[in-house]
Amino acid sequence: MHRCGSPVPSSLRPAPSHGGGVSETTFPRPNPRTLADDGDTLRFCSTCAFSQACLDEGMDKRALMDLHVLVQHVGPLQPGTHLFREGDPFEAIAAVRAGTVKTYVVDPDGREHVLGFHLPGEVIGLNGIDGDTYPCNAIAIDTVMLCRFSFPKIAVLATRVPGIQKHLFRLLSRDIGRAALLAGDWSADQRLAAFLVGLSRRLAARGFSATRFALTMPRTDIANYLRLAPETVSRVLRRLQQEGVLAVDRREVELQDRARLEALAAPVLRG
Amino acid sequence: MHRCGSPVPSSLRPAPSHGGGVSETTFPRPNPRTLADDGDTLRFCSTCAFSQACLDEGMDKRALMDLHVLVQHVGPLQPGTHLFREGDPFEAIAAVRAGTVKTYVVDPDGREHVLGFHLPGEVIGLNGIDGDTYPCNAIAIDTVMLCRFSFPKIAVLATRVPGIQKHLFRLLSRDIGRAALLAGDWSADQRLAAFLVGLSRRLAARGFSATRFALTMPRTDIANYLRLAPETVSRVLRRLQQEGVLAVDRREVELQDRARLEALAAPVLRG
DNA sequence: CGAACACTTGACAGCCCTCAACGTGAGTGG
DNA sequence: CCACTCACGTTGAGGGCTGTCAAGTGTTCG
Repeated sequence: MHRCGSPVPSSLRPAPSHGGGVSETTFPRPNPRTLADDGDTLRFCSTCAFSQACLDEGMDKRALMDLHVLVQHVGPLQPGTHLFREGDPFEAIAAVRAGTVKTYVVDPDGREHVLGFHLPGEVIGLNGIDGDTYPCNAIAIDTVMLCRFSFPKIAVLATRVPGIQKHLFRLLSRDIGRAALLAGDWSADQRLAAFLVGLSRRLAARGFSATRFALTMPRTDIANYLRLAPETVSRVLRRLQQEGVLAVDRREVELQDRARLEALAAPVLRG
Repeated sequence: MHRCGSPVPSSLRPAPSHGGGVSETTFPRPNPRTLADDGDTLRFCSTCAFSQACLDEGMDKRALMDLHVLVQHVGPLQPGTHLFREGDPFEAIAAVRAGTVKTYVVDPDGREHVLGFHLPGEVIGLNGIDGDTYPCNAIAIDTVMLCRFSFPKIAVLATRVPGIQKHLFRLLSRDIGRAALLAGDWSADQRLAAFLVGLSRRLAARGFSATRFALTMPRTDIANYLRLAPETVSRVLRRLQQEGVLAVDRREVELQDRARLEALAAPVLRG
């Protein structure tokens, strides 16, 4: 339960703007190589968190071009790289394109509280909109690729494109519910089951196996996310394995009795 | 820790539209009497959660009129009245004008989880934006007055008035952070201290005494909000009283050693 | 006055945290 | 190739915080 942020200096803070004329610098500087790889304007980022918004709303070419110009591809970022730190000026949100991002805060006692793990297609930084600085840290757990959106700019775009506005509202609203999920007083088993089931669902929605996947984060991070001691995480995993619910080998997990896991997780995930 | 929603039938569900031609019916029908009491168009609701947005953005008369037409005054609602229930179609958000609103869910085991208490000036229903139904119940704890906003309509207005959009984004973002606050693994003392300090601050911001106020909700609700047993709430309050930190008489509270309370609450409230 | 309810108080137990030690795998340098 | 280091993970023993169960008190209201 004691875990501080990595002492990695990181390449996160302001960097001079490059060719595009952009000046946002909280996130690492966009990679010119990936900036130019968009062959197809209409499907430039099929895994993007906003692509569905575009399709849903029958977004016209002009609006899509606006969004296209707005996005900045960032990365690849090495594990341990901070995307932003608590107190950094809030300027942008970002969609994860590849890898896993961990958001966390460190309390006065030095204990780390993990707010969430963000998989490809998910958006980070939304909790920074209220206030002019990020209220938490964000760090790459493995190799991460991002789509960065200047928030002032996407907000302006949202006034012209209702589909964008609606999508932003939904993303924000969704995070409120997500934050409340694990807030309940659940048992260690329920919390761990909910974590695994949630992970499985999110991975499946992105085309990965729902029954066999790798945990990209160490046990300590899982523990700090679920408000458990790392030892408890270890013990619960062992017991679930003995009961034939799942198989664990280091960071590889296989869900064997999904029904039982779902039953455990149901109260937490609300059905 | 066992507490279900009141069996009160409530007057919440759809009602025929009245004179105004509005058809939103999830919230109780607006009271025609209070609908017409706005003598001053430019300051029709000084305690409204949106009034600051208007002032901040130098909103023009036209925009303010739009907001004025949009708002529906609801109430007074008697204690125990549901504003909406989980599963009701999402159509509107509302700002509390007077009284206290409790939002909660009931899990499969019948345990009630209180998501929050909402004081005058605060907004409820934001977590319903994602999805077409409310994900929780909302009930009046005491006599409640509301300003109701059709969400589709205020969303349209937000595209024309950037100040409204910005304000909505901030309200949503703020709720994400608020939901994460109590999610940590804090001691009963820390949680109760954070609850009292938070309440004190919010009341003070609305012109009430910061050191002496009434708890509008029963111990059970406080317990379900803080994820504690009612007995624990009782015990902690007694101990804090013995230590001279506060004085409690039924639902009346007086904060006597604010420094100590703030110190206890600091890790939870993040400074 | 009696019933219902909110709240309090006490005894006890259980879950999970803490502390400590050990095991394991990856990377490193000899 | 092997010893070493170090981070990560596992396992065991013990204890504390808080939930559960039970009973009692005080207040409100019919």
